[in-house]
Amino acid sequence: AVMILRSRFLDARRKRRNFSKQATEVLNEYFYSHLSNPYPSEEAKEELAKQCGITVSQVSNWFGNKRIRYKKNIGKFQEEANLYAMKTALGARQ
Amino acid sequence: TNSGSCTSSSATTKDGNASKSSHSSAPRTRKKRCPYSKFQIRELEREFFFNVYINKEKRLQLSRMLNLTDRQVKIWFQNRRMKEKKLSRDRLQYFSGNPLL
DNA sequence: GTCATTTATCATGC
DNA sequence: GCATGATAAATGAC
Repeated sequence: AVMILRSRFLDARRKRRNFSKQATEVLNEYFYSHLSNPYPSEEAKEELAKQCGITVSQVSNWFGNKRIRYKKNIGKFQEEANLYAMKTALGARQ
Repeated sequence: TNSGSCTSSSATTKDGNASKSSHSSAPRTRKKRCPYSKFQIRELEREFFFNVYINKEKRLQLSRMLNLTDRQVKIWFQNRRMKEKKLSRDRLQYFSGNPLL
């Protein structure tokens, strides 16, 4: 029984599952609205994790990957950046 | 399964000259990350099992045996301790909201 | 020493 | 076939 749970735990760590669309939405909104300093504090990470239904570690992973991949190819994310810039602009208007 | 690229020498070109004088530059190229071999990992893990904190003597000995620098072994143990801590956190969280089906 | 991070690599999803 | 999340070396702040 314990063995089963242990192996299940190990599997759960290695198997990758994409985050939900809503979770990615929340993370991207924060990222692009803090593009000049995309480093959320520990408290902000906890809040994001709560909103997204993921762990704080997963939030850290996401921002780590996002920062490096954005920096490495800004052009590829330009459309996405504009999209979220527009989104936050519209949100702030109401 | 892995050999040929990172093993052996490699490591830095920072030796020799330097120290001071030669002004400016020194953009110190960040050392490229090179995954360790299965053998290296096994030996490091074996030592980690006995001592989470490795002393200087064993560190030098291990580094020679595995053809790694003293610094690399030190860093490996630091990262390994962090990994252990994260594993504990994840375990706790994983089995917490779990009625042990 | 810890610890957040950068970067490359690994493993998987689709 | 790349996109994406997680992990493994390496650096730097403290």
